[in-house]
Amino acid sequence: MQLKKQFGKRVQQLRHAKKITQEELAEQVGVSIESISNIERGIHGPSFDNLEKIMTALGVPAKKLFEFDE
Amino acid sequence: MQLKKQFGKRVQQLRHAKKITQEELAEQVGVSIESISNIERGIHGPSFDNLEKIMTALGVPAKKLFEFDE
DNA sequence: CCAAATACGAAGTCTAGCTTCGTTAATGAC
DNA sequence: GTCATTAACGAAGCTAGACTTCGTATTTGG
Repeated sequence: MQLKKQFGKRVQQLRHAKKITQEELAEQVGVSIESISNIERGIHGPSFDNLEKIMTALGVPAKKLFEFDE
Repeated sequence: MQLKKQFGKRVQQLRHAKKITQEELAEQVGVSIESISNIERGIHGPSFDNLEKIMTALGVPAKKLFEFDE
């Protein structure tokens, strides 16, 4: 509930840091751009398999995706 | 692929540290004992909603669940 | 040895992650 | 102030995989 939103914001932060678009991230992860949009807005979280691909695409270990600065 | 196994082992570590059984964890998360068993063995990962409940049940922040040693 | 805890298979259910289509609204470059 | 790119958002349907139940090993610790 809370977690999906925090996670989404974190993905967006790291994506901006990497200076890539949602579309580019979507391609690398292998999902649609809408799915990335939904993840970043906290509509839904990624599957575990896609979580792993997001890590790889953003070039960060899993724990970095769950480090929220409040 | 890799992530689910690492995550499963981490859950087991933290569950042992809390000295609770799979059954007790299952109750608190609201899933069956087999589901916890499958998660710990890396058969499948939890949904994002259940990930949040696992955090709560184990009393750790999300990032702790993704801190794998070595 | 015994009991509790966990692993494991198979087979089926169901949720939520994901898709496509379509529209609107920011953002920013020129 | 227009144009193109990026991203937000809805709705409606599909589908993978998360989850269940049943049943039987196997492991662990007392």
